[in-house]
Amino acid sequence: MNYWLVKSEPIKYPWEKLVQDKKTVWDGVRNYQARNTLQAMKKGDLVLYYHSNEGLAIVGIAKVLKEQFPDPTIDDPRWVAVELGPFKALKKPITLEMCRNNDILSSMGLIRQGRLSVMPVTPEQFDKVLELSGTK
DNA sequence: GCCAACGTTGGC
DNA sequence: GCCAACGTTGGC
Repeated sequence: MNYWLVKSEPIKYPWEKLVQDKKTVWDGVRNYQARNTLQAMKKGDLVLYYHSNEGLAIVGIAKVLKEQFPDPTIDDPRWVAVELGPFKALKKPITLEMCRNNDILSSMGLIRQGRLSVMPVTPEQFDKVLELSGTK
């Protein structure tokens, strides 16, 4: 099992909407690094769900429902999408600031590469997020 | 709303 | 293949 993190602006698609919808197509990614990460996602992998711009916190855990397929929003085979569903909400959000101040979490792409919207997370980092949020 | 970071584009 | 210009993202 692998772990990942995706960013979403709450104005566009908040965690609560994912919970309501039960599933969503994660499309529109137009960055090769993020695309490569999408392609590596396997069904059943868990994905930390981060709210950017507003909230600035990891608020939930999503699950990969469907592995990569061509992005339906563009007629270009270079870009792919996956399907995500809600897995579990965090009891307490883990803010960007908490990540920055934590030895294990500060090495995440979230901190080091601010503009990346899809990135891998190590099992250690994933565990730490659950532990700090009281979700474990 | 500003600005830093950084990826992409296009001229040479 | 380099690099300047430009666009986008996202924190503040």
